[in-house]
Amino acid sequence: MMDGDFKPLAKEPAYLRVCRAIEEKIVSGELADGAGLPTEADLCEQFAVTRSTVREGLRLLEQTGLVVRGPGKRLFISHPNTGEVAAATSRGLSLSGVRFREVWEALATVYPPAGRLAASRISDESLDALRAINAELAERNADDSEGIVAGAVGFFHEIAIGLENRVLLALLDSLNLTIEASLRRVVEKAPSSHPRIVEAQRHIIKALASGDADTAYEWMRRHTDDIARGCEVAGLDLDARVL
Amino acid sequence: MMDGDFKPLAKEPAYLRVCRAIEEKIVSGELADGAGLPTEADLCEQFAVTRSTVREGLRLLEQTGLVVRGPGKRLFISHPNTGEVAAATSRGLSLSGVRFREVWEALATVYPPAGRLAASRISDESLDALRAINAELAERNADDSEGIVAGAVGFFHEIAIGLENRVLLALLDSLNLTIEASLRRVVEKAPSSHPRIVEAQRHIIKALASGDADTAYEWMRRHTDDIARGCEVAGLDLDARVL
DNA sequence: TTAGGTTGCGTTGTCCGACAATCAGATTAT
DNA sequence: ATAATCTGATTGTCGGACAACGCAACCTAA
Repeated sequence: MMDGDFKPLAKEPAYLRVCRAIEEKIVSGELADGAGLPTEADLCEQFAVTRSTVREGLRLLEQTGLVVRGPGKRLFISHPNTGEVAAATSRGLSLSGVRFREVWEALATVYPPAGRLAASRISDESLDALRAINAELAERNADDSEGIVAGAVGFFHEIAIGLENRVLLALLDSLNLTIEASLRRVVEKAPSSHPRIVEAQRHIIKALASGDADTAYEWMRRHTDDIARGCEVAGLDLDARVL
Repeated sequence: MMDGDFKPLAKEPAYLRVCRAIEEKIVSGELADGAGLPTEADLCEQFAVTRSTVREGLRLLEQTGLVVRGPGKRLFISHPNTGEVAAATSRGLSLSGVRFREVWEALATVYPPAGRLAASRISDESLDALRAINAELAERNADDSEGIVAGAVGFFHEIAIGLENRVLLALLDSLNLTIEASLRRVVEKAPSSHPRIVEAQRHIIKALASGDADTAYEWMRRHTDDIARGCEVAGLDLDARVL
């Protein structure tokens, strides 16, 4: 029976090695952002595998956002910006079947402290952007649920930007995208939340403008609580999947 | 000039359609968690494409964590993917060249409120896990920086689990992975932080066990502040890239 | 000369067929 | 019954082939 059994020798499939090899070059900066990837035929030659194998490896990278499909065909390197990272995160979350309760709770947990932090550093440009969002939202018709959702999420997004912290931006934005799906369901069934959202945003903006961290925290808390409560008003089961 | 220009007609590649079709069946629950995926040959037949195309689509799914490779070969459905999601997020963050300041600030912003929330719901199992981590960390030698980092990050991770909220878990875990790289640099240069970390963990555990939200919040705040301060003690430039 | 269309080439998307390695279950020998 | 073995099914990889499409250079007509 064929003795001489050595270690398993980590025989990972070739398409995985291709994926990791390219990923490694991207992470190490050897392949600059925006540069075009070699053609599939080139990669075949370099890795000494067939095109099918190279392509499977490329598909893996594609999903992570490290490479993107150009307008034409060729693949380009893309150091994922926070937006793409956030999108990947939120997609994973929604696919895992999270429930409304989890989304609202996350919102209420992280945004009030974020508001407090924002009060100490938000720029005038961000404040103007927030005011613009608020003004536009105030003009919306109560039955324009899509617009209301966009205004509410856009407000959160702009605050995340105002923190001038890419780590927090990535975390909050992935939460924002997740919220978007949930919030749509709520706003459709509870249009009455519209004026409350507008008012809360006004108070938050005012607090941020005057650098009043505690007030910003407090109104952000009311705001997030209010959104969560809208779920009950809308008659949605908090334990239902957002999907 | 060939008139009659209709809509773009969304001609997305077949391997993408395969990916989405399977993804759809997974999220809709039609393919239950833990179940085995049909064989590639079956999928070929169902989608009326060749195996190469099916395989490319499967690779896309593979990276998202929606399907995993069993010990053997066959692919299995897997819903809980917060780990994969978090890994992708943190890798994206490190690629974008975040700085120590951003990481510590994110830590100090989100974990104290997470601690407050945890005090109201953490399970006895999670508490035991936290105590085990703390005990093990206390035994570590001061020069075992790798072990200290593992203990510190593991503590945060266990608290994230204790929140019983997958959205927060995904957010906090991606932060945890990002912290890990930063913390390693700090602990190596500032071994004096070891006993302080152990002590803070003890206080946090005690507060969580007694359901004292405010104390949990306060000690978590001290803990995160302390870690951030370690950066200065270690002589690291807060504005240096973590990478 | 320049605007506009045409032509080729390179690259990607998809298909086909084939084979070795390997895992799982059925079969056989002890 | 248990262990060793065989067999079929399934995946990983290969090689080649072709159509569709983008891009760029080229050519033609005003």
